[in-house]
Amino acid sequence: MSDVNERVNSLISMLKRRGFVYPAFSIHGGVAGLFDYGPVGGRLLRKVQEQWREHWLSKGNIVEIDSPTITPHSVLEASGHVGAFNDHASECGSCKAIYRSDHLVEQYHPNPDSLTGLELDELIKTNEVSCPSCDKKEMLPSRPMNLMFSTRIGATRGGRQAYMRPETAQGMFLSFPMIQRHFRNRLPFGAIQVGKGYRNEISPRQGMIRQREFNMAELEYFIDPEINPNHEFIKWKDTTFDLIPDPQNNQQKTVKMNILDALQNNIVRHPTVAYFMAETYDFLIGIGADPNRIRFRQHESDEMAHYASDCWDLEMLGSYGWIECVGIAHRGCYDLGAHEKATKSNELRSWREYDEPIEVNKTVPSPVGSVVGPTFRQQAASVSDALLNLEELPNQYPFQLILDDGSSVTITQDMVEIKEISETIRGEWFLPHVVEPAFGIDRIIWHILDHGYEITKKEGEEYCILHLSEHVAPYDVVILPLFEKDGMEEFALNLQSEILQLNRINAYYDGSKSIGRRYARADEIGVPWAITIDYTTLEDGTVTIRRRDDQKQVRITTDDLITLLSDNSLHSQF
RNA sequence: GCGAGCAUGGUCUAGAGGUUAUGACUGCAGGUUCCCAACCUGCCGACCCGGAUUCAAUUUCCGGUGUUCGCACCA
Repeated sequence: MSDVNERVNSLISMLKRRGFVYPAFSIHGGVAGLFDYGPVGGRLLRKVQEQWREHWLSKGNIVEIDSPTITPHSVLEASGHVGAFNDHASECGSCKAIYRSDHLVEQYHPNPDSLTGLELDELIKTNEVSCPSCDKKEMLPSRPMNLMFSTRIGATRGGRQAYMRPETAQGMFLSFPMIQRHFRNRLPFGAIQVGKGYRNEISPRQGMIRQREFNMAELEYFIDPEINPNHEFIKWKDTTFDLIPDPQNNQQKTVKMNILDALQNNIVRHPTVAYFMAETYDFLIGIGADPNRIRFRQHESDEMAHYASDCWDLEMLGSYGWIECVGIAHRGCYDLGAHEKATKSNELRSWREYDEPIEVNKTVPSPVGSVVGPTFRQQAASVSDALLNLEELPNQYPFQLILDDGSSVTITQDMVEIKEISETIRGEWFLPHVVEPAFGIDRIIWHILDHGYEITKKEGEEYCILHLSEHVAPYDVVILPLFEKDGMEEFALNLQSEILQLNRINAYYDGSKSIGRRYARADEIGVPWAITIDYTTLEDGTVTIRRRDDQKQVRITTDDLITLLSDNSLHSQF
């Protein structure tokens, strides 16, 4: 077994043993792609999510929403998911290989993705498509592979077709009218949502990396495409990012670049995309990811989802290689446009006021109702409409006017009055564009665990330390009486209750077995601070603070400890 | 979905067609110990599920489920 495998096995085994993450439903045999976060992992998940929320909510123009996971068919049809998730698969009758049906007929149809199963089968048959692997011409009828979990709304017969959401994003798009009202119609603004997403993967692999139900966190940031965004990049002037630009745009290799340079060289194509790339990087570093194991990869033009004009994946390097953990996509106006089209809603647009109002003077024909009415009777309304819609007035009367239904009528001069209209146009309605950073929380958690997991030697024995960031560590401190006697136990328990009163500080007590073993247990689940109560404590009220990452100790009073803990500044003592 | 391997306490593992199923680590209780998985005593705890063969199956066979690895899939 390779070293990498040994390391992964050791880590996975620890995660199960200590209650971080483990396969769900295992006493019933388990289900591939579903996991439990346990007593320790649950807290880690929650803290990562909280850090994520804080990161974006502190920008000021971003709000959080929460929408249902059960989503009606029409929503996902409008968004394109029903089509995109209903790919068809064809199996070779001879060698059993499976291919996406639309890939097989690419050369025979301009847009095979849009075809139904029957149409695909027909194309395969008439063109005698052969199996790419065994070359025989025995493709079996295609079958749909729907990657969305299907369900029905309504307990009785019938009901309405629905799916478990494959992403949280649609909730933000559908709440756009409410979010826009909240921000009093001033772009730019954003909305976030943290929650579960569901994809019925054909074959989940690689542990937490591909799950069927997973934690996502998405941000939709709405902007006016005609206003040049004003982002501050000074913060990252000394930060170098690893970028792999689209090969059609540039060379394939990783380039190390400042984000502003990347933007100015048009490698990153939009300032808001660049801004969110940098912010995303900051977030990950903040929760303890290794900066040297993060890179951005630009989607190639043909890989890019149909709606996106620029898309970057943030990839993290871990035991499974480089894994996509965040996707930052410029989705244009695709989503809002799609829902507008499907619903005819007029609430999905924003108002853009012109710098200068435009005065428009035009000459329009105005139907004279008293003549048109009696002349055309039932047809009068459509005649009036057709007249109003005329691009140009014929300069001779009478003329033939074509109506909507195709018929034509004769218009005489007395039916039309020419009016001079002057109109002031102050602005226009438009579909905002959206930049979407979408985070795979479980993948990120896997990588901070992976990055933080260190196997070292101590006195010749294997020793494991989980270097979790203090911002996400499930426990902040552990309280250890050197021995459970002579009053040390009581002192420790009292100190623990006192610490637990502090906001957001989680402490646990461990009094069993030798002090060394208890340090080891705490190091293994990444507790940053260990507080030890010894005989000196009983004399003068001081305790020792041990720092996980280097095992250094200092002695301070419990009063100082409480102050430093609540300020989150214990580091100042080292 | 296909093919191959694997499936034993919380974790890692040994094992044979046969009566109390190994061992290590962890955990728990006690003892000892003035700060880094020490030591001593004791304890808790397992053969993935279903069917077949057999006097007897955790062990053999078949199916399912899970898992690992390849192929395919991953908007």
